[in-house]
This record gives sequence, structure tokens and C-alpha cells, in this order.
Amino acid sequence: MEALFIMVAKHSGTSQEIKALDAYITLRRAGNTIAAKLNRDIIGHKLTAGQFGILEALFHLGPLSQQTLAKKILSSKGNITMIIDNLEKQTLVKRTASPDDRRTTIIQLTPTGKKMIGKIIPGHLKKIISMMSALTLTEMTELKRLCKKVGLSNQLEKTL
Amino acid sequence: MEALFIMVAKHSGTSQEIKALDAYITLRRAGNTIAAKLNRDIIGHKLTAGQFGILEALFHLGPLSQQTLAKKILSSKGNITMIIDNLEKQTLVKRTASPDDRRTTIIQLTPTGKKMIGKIIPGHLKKIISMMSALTLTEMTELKRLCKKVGLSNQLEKTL
DNA sequence: TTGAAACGGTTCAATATTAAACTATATTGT
DNA sequence: ACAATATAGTTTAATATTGAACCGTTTCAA
Repeated sequence: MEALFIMVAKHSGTSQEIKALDAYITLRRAGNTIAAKLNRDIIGHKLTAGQFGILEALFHLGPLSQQTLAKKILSSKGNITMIIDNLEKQTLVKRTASPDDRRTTIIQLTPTGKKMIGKIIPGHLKKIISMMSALTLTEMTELKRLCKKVGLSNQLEKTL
Repeated sequence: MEALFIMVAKHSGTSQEIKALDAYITLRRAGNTIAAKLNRDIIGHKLTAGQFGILEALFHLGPLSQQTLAKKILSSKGNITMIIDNLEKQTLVKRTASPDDRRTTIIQLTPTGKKMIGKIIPGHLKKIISMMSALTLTEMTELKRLCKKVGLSNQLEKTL
């Protein structure tokens, strides 16, 4: 479920407040629209969002501990255990003990897993590019600047 | 879990492609940062996002059928049944039969529910406004225009 | 050095979520 | 009129998600 926008539409306040709410709702809608399309893509490949996130992180960053994965995809430790369990059942990843720290398990892509995610990512990127191409180059740059300004001043942490 | 951005950062392509991906990732991050804060607010009130969405819709739009609620908060019918069950247990909403159609149940806020959501919403709006106020008025307007342009050309459906 | 605290992972209970099958009711086309 | 179809909601099975309790390991500070 995604945040609702009815309250925003119904709000009456100063012109500045309305503009702020209005900008927020539009920002969220644009993002959600795109994210929904990407998600359909992921589901089409028989993966959940969490599974996709893990595979992608491993693909781009190499083997990682579960702890690190939890931070990367912003999910609870318990959930990571479950996602890895399921990915392991499909032999897309495998657990290995860390040589440095006996508490830690390192997650690696199997060849199957690597092949699979490697095939999905290009199409995924193409979708994003195609959707953002509603904007001109100048507009993309400006959108980025504005979003950064909003994001930075409200930041919680910098993943990635 | 939220879409991962590592792939975007790692992508090498034409300058236009990189700008498109870059704009997307920043857009998503800004939105997610704000949404995460709002979500913490909701959890702080002992509500799930779905419960909050339902209460808010009922507050602003009056009694609605479960079908309508499902569309409003973009959730499955089955899930709505469950959310309403839980809200009913806490006596925040109640089910009533529709006089027009015997298949339909109409969901209404109880006085308790109305009081509760009515108390939460103003703070919620204030949070959004405060976070968006990183931007000037002109910037808000421009952000809205750009997001609308992206959103519209990729639209699935118009809720609300 | 050793006891306390922190950390990485797993497990558990509770709730959420979806998709599909199902029940009951309503609508529609012939 | 009535069979086919569509709709509203519930139920079920499978999986996801979180937070808390827990276990073993590591770190740190007195």
C-alpha cells in the first residue's frame, strides 16, 4: 500500500502549504507510477522485490554479508534470512562462512543466479530510461537538482 | 523493500541515459526519504500503512464500499477484508449492509475512529509541508511540472 | 583478563499481502 | 425469462515483513 493523497487534495491552507503538498503528491505519484511498472517487470521474472534487490546488490557489489544486504535493501535482518533461504532453495545464491568472523555468513551469486539477474537488468534499465525520457535533458538535470534539494535536507542515511 | 539504485549508479551508457537514470534515482530517493518519515509517524500511532490509508479515505470521502477502498489504496480485495477485520476489532470502523446491493458492505468510521484519524492528519500534513519547504515556491511549482510530465506519460490510472 | 555490551544471524509470533478459488448477488444479451 | 457473465466480498494457501527474543561470537573497557 502506498501513502494516500486524498488528505493532500482536501487540505486547505496557505498558498505556500498547498503548493508544498501539491509538489509532494505529484512527486510521489510520478515515482510510484514508474516503480509500479518496474515491479511488474520483476514479478514477470518470478521474483519478489526483495529477491530482486538482493540479487542486484550481489551482482553489482559482489559477495556481501546478510547484515550489509539488510542495509542495502532497507529490510529487517529476519527478512533477509527468509529471502536468502528462498533464493538458496532456487539455487540462485549460496551461503558461505566468513573466514574473518564466525558470526558472519557471506552471500554469493551462483552461476545460475548471476546469469539470471544479468539478463534482467538491461531491460530494467531500458524501462527506466524510456520512462524518464518524457523529459528533455535540461529538465532531467533540473529535476535531479530539485529532488536532491528535498532529499538532502530530509535525509536519513545514505545507502549505496 | 524499495527498488535498489546500485544498478543505476553502475550503469555506463550515453550521457542522456545516465542523466535519465540519475534523475530517476534522485526522484525516488527524495520520495522515499519523505515517505519513510511519514511511515514512522503512522507506526508511532500504532497503525499499519494500510490501516492508515483506509481510515484516511473514510475520513475524507465518507463511507465507502470495500471495493472502492481497494481501488483507493491500491490493494487487493482480500487484503481489504483483512484490514477491515482488524480495524473492526479495534472498533475504529464498522461494516454495514448496503441498502442498494446485497453483495456490498459499506465501511464507516466509528466515532472513535473518526476522532483518532482526525487527530493524526494535521501533524501528518505539517510534516509533509515542512519537508517540502526545502524548496522555494518557484521550485515547488517547477518540481510539480516536471513530475507531472514524467507521471502523465507513464500513467496507469488516475486514482482519486 | 574477564565481564558487559555489541553484533550477525536465526527463530518465532503476529500481521500483511497477493492470487486464486469460492459464494452470493446482480446485470446483460438473446 | 434465463443462461452467461460480471461483481462484491470471504476464504485459503503461500510468501513477505517486522520486531522481539534468542544464541553464539566478537569487541571493549575496567
